[in-house]
Amino acid sequence: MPARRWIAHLDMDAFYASVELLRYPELAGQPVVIGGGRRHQPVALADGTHRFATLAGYAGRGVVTTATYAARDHGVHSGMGLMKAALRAPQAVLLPTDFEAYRRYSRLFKAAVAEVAPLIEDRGIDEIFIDLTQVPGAQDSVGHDPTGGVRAVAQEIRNNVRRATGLGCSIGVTPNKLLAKLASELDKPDGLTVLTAADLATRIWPLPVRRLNGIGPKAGARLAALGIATIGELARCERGWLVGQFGRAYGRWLHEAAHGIDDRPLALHDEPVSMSRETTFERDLHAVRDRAELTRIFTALAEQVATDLQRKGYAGRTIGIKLRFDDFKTVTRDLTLPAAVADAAAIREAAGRCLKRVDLSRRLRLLGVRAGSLVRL
DNA sequence: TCTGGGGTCCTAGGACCC
DNA sequence: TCTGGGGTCCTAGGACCC
Repeated sequence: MPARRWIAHLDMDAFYASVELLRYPELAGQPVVIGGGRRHQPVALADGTHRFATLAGYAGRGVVTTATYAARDHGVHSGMGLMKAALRAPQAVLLPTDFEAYRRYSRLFKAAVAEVAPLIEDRGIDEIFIDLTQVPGAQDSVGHDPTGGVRAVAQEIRNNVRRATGLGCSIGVTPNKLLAKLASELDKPDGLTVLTAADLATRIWPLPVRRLNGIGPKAGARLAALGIATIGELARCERGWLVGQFGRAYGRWLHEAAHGIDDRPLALHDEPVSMSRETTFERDLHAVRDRAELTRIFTALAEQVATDLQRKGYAGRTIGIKLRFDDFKTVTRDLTLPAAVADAAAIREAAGRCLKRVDLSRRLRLLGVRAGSLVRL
């Protein structure tokens, strides 16, 4: 009898906020929002506690990176502008992001998982896919439940993560990545959901189409306009009709996804495709009137990209820039060089040539520099 | 949802080559 | 010189994800 394929998706619960709570336990249960710049550093008081900034009166262009569940109860969610979040939860504590700390905990939780199940696909700082198929015990039945063994393995992973980090996570275990990603969200936070193909109609089909990884705002709106709200409604659409509406590749994918079909293997080793740095200005800048400041920022971005490349041992043959204007229109320009480069001067020079190809009459709100077509040094 | 920063992948046209 | 077809690279934009 062939082994049943078991893929887990593990998602850390409110990751950044939870890391901050380890540092500031007095904030437990309170609405806390992570985001914005450096200016909101807590101040340590003589009695060992801290004075925190709150959202009230926030002025700037920052967005919410993460919010605790208490803050989410006020309608605050990630991606929301901090100005808007301040209107909804002015009393919420505002903390600056500390990626250094989050990366440290990220390494810790991934190592804790690897002790139980070493086949891991990295999906960023706070989530991973794990292949449980060959993990000892995963194929065992418990009583009459054929999923009992894999459930125990997933529980062991959760215990290990908590022991190593003090943090909670949610896990979905299913036959493939697409369903696992969906399943990990079904019982958040601190959830463990195991689904088989037999659960598709009852557990997956009632969900809105937007929950499928790969259906974003645009496709979601188009489906809504066609009267398709749930994954089950999508599953009832004919494949040929979806292809007619959405094109060959995406139409086929929509049909398969709605039926829970996904054969993608885990990407166990991934090479970076590009590295970039970008920044949104505190106020919009004009190419002529703010020339000196723009030049300084542009050069600094090129230097940061060069530092990132060198630190990780890569060089890029395609150098590009990204500009966002005050009307939010975004343009990119890039240039492929005869040979890959990793030094700041070469990147700055190529990026400068890209910049010459852009009409700069509007004011800018964002500038970015990118290196692509990477090669290992 | 007046909207940060770091990514990936796809599409499509034109250049260029065989 | 023309026509035809296919393949790859380059560039720009867009959708989507964390």
